[in-house]
Amino acid sequence: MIKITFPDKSVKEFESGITGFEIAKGISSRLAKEALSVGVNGEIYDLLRPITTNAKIAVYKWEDKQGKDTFWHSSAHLMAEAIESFWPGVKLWVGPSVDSGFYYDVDFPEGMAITEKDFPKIEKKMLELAQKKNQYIRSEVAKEEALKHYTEKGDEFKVDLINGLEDGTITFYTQGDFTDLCKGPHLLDTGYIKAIKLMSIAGAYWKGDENNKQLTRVYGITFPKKKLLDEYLVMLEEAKKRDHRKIGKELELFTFSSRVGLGLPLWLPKGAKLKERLENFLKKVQIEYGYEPVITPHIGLKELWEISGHYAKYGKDSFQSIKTPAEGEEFLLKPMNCPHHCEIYKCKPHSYRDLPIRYAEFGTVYRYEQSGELHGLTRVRGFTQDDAHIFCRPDQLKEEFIKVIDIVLYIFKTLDFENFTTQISLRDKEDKEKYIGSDENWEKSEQAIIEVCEEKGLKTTVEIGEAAFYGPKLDFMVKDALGRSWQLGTIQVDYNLPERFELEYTGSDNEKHRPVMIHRAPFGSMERFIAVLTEHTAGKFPLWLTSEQAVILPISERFNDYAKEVMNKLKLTDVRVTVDDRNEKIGKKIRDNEVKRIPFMLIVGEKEVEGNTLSVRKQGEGDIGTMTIDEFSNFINNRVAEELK
RNA sequence: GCCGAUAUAGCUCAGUUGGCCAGAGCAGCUGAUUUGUAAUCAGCCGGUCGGCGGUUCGAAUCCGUCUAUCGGCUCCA
Repeated sequence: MIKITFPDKSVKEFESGITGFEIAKGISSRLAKEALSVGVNGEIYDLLRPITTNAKIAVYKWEDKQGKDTFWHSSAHLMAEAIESFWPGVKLWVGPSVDSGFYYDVDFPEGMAITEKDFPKIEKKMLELAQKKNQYIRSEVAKEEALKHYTEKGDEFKVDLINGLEDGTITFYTQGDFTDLCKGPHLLDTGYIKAIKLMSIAGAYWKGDENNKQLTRVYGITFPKKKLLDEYLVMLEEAKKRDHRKIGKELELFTFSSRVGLGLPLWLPKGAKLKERLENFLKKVQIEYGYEPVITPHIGLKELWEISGHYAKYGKDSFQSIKTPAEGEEFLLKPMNCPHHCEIYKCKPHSYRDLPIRYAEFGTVYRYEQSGELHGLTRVRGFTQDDAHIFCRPDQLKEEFIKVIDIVLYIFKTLDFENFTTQISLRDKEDKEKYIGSDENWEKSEQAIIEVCEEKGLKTTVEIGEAAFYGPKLDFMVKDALGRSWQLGTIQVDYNLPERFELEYTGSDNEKHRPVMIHRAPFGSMERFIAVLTEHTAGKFPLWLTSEQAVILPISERFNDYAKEVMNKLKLTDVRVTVDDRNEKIGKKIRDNEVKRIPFMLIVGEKEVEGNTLSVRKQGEGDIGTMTIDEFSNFINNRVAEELK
């Protein structure tokens, strides 16, 4: 007998070899019907895989991430089966589930290819196969046998996979006529899969290494009900409407020009005002936190980055140097502001009493991103960092780091970013060539970040090998409308640049000491932040931030003078307002300004002129009543104050 | 940079198997209308059909190439 512990902590005894399916059935027939896989001591099992030890179990359904993973992984096998039936001779690499759906990496033989035109026939075939309710059958295979099988088949991919596995852990899964090396788990049978949509084709390097052969990656998604697929497709359409590239165009925030160059955003007046307002917001916060503004040029001598180590690492994949008439003189466009700030620090001697020193600058930097990598405002070649460098004593590091976290959290709270995640990026100790600086300093900085996050109670994930080459970092990530994750705020601890630039301060012991440096950018980049904010708000920016808070709509041209009078009065009280004095009907003006997402519309006609009032209409909601000019002005300014609290 | 798809007016899109001067709606301009809570009417303007080269009597349409965009991969100081 074995002991099974349920999620509610209750314990029951079963015969050894009982399956998740039987346990679920014992609870209710409905649960058995909905169950997709079962968690056994943290591992995910097929429903029919015997459980032979005492275990904590959890039954996973579609609603659970693990359930979806099982569902989509089985779907990947189903797709592979369909693809193999049309293109015999294809070699399969891996087919995992992803956030929404699954993919399979496939190597098509020379001269064979799949296109999106093939999707309908593959989907149809998959549905046919699904309806056969073929069972997914697990079998354990000896390593030698597995190797032999795939060597004979000439499948170098699977041979490579198996070589990386230990004997005794190798399993195959078979459904219908299709067998694949796989550790599972899988659904009971293909019949669970009711709705199928192949999404796209992409190239993907084998093992993620760009020196390797490129395989064809086919993305798809499946559902246990047709209705769920329809809903998903509607959701995708909705998400597209929030795309910052689309809204940016509609609201005239920014544009690009192929003549100016790829990835170099041009801010239009409305976007520029928004960006400026956002910068002023942070400037104000930074003053409270003791930052001091500095301004540095957009270029610097090449030597500057040779000292920092950036040139050795990124020089040849970057914008190339700017030459001057002087022999041998070379400048680089600055890819970051740190070296300039280090030089500012060095302009005079510092006492331990001066520290921490916090230099802040909205610095525009240029990085030559690969062309295929550019993406709207989220990945560009020229962007403004809300950068600052904090030079502090080692004993101040923690406190300073915490203060930076507070700034980031304050910003996220003010802008309603609730669903952010935080990631600690550490170096990969196995791959020391990628990093500069001593082990001791790395240990110190990594430890500092981990401790601080613990103290602040941040829920973090730790990624090994994701650190910057000069130090570990803490990143704040937010998802865009389509669920793609973007890094916004970043905080980095750096012992290396102070070393390289020989930064010093005089301690209380009258000896020279090396300061620690914190790089930080709460927004990350203004461009990316505005992109993500645009998608987050669907272009309905908060009142304090938006360029036009209200627009006055005269009923007819007869009321244009009154409208202008109102506008001037409101402007005196810092309300950002314009007049729509076009010769159009009121319905048309309302519609146009609704589409422009102006938060408030102020309608003025006969009644308003007589009563010296405004009819206020809220964007997306409709008429909210009559106010005097003063009342409206207070209304707006109170709301702005509330938002910025 | 790599794989795949796409490229028609400022924007969103039609354009059948190659065949008359390449179309529509919105935006813009002109005029009429003077309007009460999501589109008033009429007229006009606007395009080397992404660039270049080829096939053809004839190319937006077929082929090649370059560029850009989109979806991924790799990368992201």
